[in-house]
Amino acid sequence: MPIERLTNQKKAILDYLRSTSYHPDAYEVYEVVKKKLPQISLATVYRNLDSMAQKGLIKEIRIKPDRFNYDGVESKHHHFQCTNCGRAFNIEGDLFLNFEKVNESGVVGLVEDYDVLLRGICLNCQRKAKK
Amino acid sequence: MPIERLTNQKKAILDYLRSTSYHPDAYEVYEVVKKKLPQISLATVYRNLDSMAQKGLIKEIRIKPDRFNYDGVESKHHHFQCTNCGRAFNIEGDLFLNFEKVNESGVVGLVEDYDVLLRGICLNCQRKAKK
DNA sequence: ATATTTGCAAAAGCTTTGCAGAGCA
DNA sequence: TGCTCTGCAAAGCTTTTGCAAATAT
Repeated sequence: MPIERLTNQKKAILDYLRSTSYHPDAYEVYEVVKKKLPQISLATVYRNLDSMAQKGLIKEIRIKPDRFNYDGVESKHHHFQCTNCGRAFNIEGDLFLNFEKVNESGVVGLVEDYDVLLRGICLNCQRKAKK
Repeated sequence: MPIERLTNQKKAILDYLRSTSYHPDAYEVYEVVKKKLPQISLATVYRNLDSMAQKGLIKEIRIKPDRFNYDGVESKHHHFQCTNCGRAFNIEGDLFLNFEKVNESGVVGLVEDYDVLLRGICLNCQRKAKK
């Protein structure tokens, strides 16, 4: 892995991801960053998203089934995805998993981390349904 | 959506997925099913995996980052993925999340389901590391 | 100065789709 | 028999890669 060099492109990408709890895909990041840096290429966005994810600066999550979505929120959180509108919301904080069952399973050596994806109907969609 | 018709191809695909807790990708399903039905095409495998997933007969999960993996185990379970070898194991049963935090988030209307992905070092890899 | 990073374009790889023929009900 | 499903091939899309020029340190 090559040595790190801080470029405007990297700054712009990370700034955007830190500033939003929307979970854009690579192309959406490209479109936003392009406003500041009109000459940036999609390949650069992909390359930097990939390296940032490897360093743990951001996370790759799956919202749309056929591509990566990126999450730059630094605090620990999980996700709730609305099965109606498809949007993914952050659930701040830990969810305090009950590990007893996990250890009973016998396949786990050492759990270092976990992600939870909740699914259901978000408040927005519930409100609309009641009208 | 067209009416369902049970073909040998569908049977073979579902039989295979029901019989294993390995989580094959589409091509791996194709290779296995091809042994019984040598003339089957990869497109048919994709089409049927997709329709079965939509019907809830199987689940699409993400193990390898760049493709779908398929899970045909019917009982409720979650997944543990080894960060060393990449294999995904099933954790049978529910994990009884503490939902208090979830309701505090303010975005959740009704949680219908959730999936947990645990990450860590599996027993196999732990054993190898100790040698 | 010089090694990393970028932009461009092309390639790669997974998945989907159009269509004619095959096969289930 | 009628309509769905399959197989084949080609297309579609996201993501990766090669390379020369640009840039950070």
